[in-house]
Amino acid sequence: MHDDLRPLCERFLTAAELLGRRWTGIILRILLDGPCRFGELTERIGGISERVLSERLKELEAEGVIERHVDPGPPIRSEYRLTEKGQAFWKVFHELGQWAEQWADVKPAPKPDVKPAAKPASRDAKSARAAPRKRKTA
Amino acid sequence: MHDDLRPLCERFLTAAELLGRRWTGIILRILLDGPCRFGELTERIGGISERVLSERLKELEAEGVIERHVDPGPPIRSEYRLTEKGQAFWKVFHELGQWAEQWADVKPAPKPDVKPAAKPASRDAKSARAAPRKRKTA
DNA sequence: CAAGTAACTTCCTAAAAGTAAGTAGATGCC
DNA sequence: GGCATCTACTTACTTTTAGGAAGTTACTTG
Repeated sequence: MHDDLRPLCERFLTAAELLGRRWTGIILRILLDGPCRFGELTERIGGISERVLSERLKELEAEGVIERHVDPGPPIRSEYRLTEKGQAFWKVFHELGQWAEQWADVKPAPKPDVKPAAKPASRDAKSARAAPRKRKTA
Repeated sequence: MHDDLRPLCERFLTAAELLGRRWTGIILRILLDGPCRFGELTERIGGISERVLSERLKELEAEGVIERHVDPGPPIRSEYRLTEKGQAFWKVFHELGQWAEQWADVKPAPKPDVKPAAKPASRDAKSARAAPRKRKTA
């Protein structure tokens, strides 16, 4: 099908877990546009709590993906920026952006046979799931 | 810096949220290797609970990224496979794999001035964080 | 010196994820 | 025929993680 992405190895799992934590993707995406301060990140992300932002930033720093710089110019500000390791995510986000442009949120697929009106209840949700083996064998 | 990924738009957020849920990345990555049944997924993912796997699969199905097929050949099995929308994630995972190969889990960066032995405590953790503005002005 | 700001942290509640056991249909074994 | 087994989930309950709001520290400004 597409044969150059086989290794479901530990490294990949690490990467997937990193991106699999809520907000990390958006944080990295914003930092790819350039360094950003705490408050600025809070605003630009929109919806994240300061508690969690602080947590995520510390995690990302511990993982060596971002760095924290304190600029002591009298107004004193701290800012977060990507390390080389973080910058290397660029391509991932580029491809994710491409995917998003083509597929995100628009109608499920070019050949939808289910009506794309209501997203949930893709199969009764309640009834047909626990007992899907309806076949009475004949 | 790299200028073709500006739109931090809604579509991108959708995509980031999709990948930002725990396990979705790994699930999609496995399905990129081909269709898979429930139990098989449980095993190959390793560590996910059936409750959450079931939940994730339903979410992904509702988002049109995967499809569920029930094969009623007497041993009866259901299998999950990517839709076209899901297949389109291939490039994202390819890049993520590349990143992982080069950066994941190996030493933080080519220029570490902090000893790379212990990951946590990147700055005392407790003491220096709440009061980072140490400058006595003069 | 009171008020304001930036960057966090602490506390307390709400929403996910983990654990384990249960359900439902179809066999297989004796 | 009855019981154990398998697959694919669901339900009930606990733990972890996220959210909301207010507090803290070091300054700056009026």
